[in-house]
Amino acid sequence: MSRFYVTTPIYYVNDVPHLGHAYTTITVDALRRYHLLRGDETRMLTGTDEHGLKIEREAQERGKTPIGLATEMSARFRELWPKLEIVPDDFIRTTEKRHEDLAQELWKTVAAKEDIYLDHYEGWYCVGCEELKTEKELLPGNICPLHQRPVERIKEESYFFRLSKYQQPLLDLYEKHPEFAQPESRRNEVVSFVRSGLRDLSVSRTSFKWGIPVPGDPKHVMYVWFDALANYWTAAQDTAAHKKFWNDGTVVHLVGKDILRFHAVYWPAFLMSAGLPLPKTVYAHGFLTINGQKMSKALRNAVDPLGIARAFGSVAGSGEAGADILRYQLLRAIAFGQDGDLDLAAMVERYNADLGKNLGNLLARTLGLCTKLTGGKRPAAAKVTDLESDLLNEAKRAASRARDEWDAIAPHRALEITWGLSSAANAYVDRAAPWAEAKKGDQARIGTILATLLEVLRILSVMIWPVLPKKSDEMRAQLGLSPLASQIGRDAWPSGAEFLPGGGTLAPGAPLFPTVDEDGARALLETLTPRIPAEGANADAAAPATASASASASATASTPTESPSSVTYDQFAAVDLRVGRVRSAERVPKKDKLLLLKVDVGEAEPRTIVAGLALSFRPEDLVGKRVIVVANLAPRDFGKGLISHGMLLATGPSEKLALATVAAEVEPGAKLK
RNA sequence: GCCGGAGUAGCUCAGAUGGUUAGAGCGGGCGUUUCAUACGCGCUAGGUCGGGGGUUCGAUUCCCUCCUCCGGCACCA
Repeated sequence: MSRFYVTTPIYYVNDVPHLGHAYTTITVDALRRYHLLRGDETRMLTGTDEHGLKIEREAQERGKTPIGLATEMSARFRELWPKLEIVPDDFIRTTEKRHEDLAQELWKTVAAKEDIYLDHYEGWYCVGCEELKTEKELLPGNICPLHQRPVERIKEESYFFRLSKYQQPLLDLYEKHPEFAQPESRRNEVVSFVRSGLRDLSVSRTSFKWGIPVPGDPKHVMYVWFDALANYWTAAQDTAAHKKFWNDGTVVHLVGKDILRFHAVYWPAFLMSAGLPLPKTVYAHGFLTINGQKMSKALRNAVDPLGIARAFGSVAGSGEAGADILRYQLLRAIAFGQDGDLDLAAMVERYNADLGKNLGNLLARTLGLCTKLTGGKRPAAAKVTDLESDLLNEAKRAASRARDEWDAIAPHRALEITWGLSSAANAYVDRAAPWAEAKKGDQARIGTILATLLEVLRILSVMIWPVLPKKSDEMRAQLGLSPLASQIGRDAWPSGAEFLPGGGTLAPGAPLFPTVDEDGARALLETLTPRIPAEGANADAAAPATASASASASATASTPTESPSSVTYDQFAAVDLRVGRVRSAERVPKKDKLLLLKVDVGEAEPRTIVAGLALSFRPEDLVGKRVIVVANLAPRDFGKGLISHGMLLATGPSEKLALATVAAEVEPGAKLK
């Protein structure tokens, strides 16, 4: 028994919740539930990250205040979680006063250690863009590519955190506590990153306002990571009881692999500086694909977690059941820590096999036997034979091994072991053959067999609770047991057989996991198959008009749209767009994406154009193609004498580009207007 | 191109600090029971453990090299 504090990252409010968010949060919730069962004092935190230039801009574009936009988006997350059976103990927003005050306090503490200092970083500033440009973004001669005017060399004032000072302490931490950064392969990356040298970290900005003011210097706001990372600590400072979680508890952060560095390097450095205890473990999980496809905004109907859950639930008897099923699939099918794929067809198969035929049917056949052979009452156990003790030993061993896997944050293994027990129980039914005993009229033997099965089912109902809470309740109701209730200090994880006295009433009900037949599976796959919305069409309107699509509509409405600021006609007319014909194309050595093209645009000599097309086209396929060329774009130097004199218009992701062209047979050089 | 990870049965993956017949689940095939959601149980997969080379008495497991795939980074005006 101990104190367990587990967190998700706080989610940035520029996006609606998708399957990736749900995956992390479901995992954290399952861990939370597991520790509740163990009798631990348990706390789960999630929330939203709401500051930053992106939100400030987006709010402006949409005619909202930053806080208005953030509040609206934050609510999406907060409201989604309970529908997936996720019950956070706290939900923090970085715009809340409790966070802002304490983040400033943390800043002051670190500053008092002289770990924060004021300096400048230099950069190229484009007045038109109102932002700093990196050298790489600029055209030769330090020209802003967007505004075609020279950028200015400016110094922006910034506070810096003395990260370099913590290089050795961090290396010592990884050495002494290898469990701090997990999985191991990721830890190695972190270690080599730190070993390669740490530079001080810029932790404030003056270029935007939407953030937490720096104490004592309000023209600065804290830059993203100082503000965001602090949430884990600020959320646990409101009461003495909560403070104990940080000061005297096991703190575990689950994060995506993309943000491990911030959590395993910057965050412990901040905490070391502030003299605060460090988390025990930062565990990075992998990325999810759906049906083998990367998640993207274009697929957002398909990656809406509630949509998937409800659609699945509806073919499996009730929409409400879907959350449990999705939770099971995500935690069972994906090796935690590795990248994974949510394959919908495989999800149906696994549902039928594991949940329906294995566990669901075990419950149904056991209760059916009780109805027939013991009058629907819970039988008392008499003398157990080797068959029973083998199974009960197996149950004890499975519970113990699954517990170890949960402790190691390996839910996929814990579930594998749990289902191994269910399989063993099915095999036991056949060996013990209570129906054969019934013919012999051996009531005591029947009682023992059925009591053994009921006990194993009870154990299973506990072991599945972290992942399948609703189904656990349902299962227990049929077994005549009350829903699980946790109690601090009482370890409810199964440790061995505890035969209940005979006589209690059993309540067989509807199948726990009704099998999905082929028609159901087909309907489900049709509903959920990712579909790229038609060009220019509203994505929601283009989604298939099915029950689940409409169920998910509320969670996918008004996604931010990109509305480019308008240009005047004169500005537009200044762009020289021409039809060109590709004369030749070849790959550029050592540049995976680039092709070197010679394009005839009606001039004496073909233009040399370097374009990022190599992921989508083979050079030979481009030769002869009619393309649209921006002919008066400033030349761009790619190094080694490679200079591009123009740009081709195209659309799509870089690995699936479509080139713009004209429908009619037009001669090279023709101008577009 | 650089840095990671991975390439094992139809599919998803596990595993061995080098050693008699390389494992699991799902799917497939055969058999079988009848309590159950036509569900369970038993048997069954003849896989060069990505290719090549090396070390060794012996490698799929160690070393080198090559290939392929997946991430990340860079290039992508």
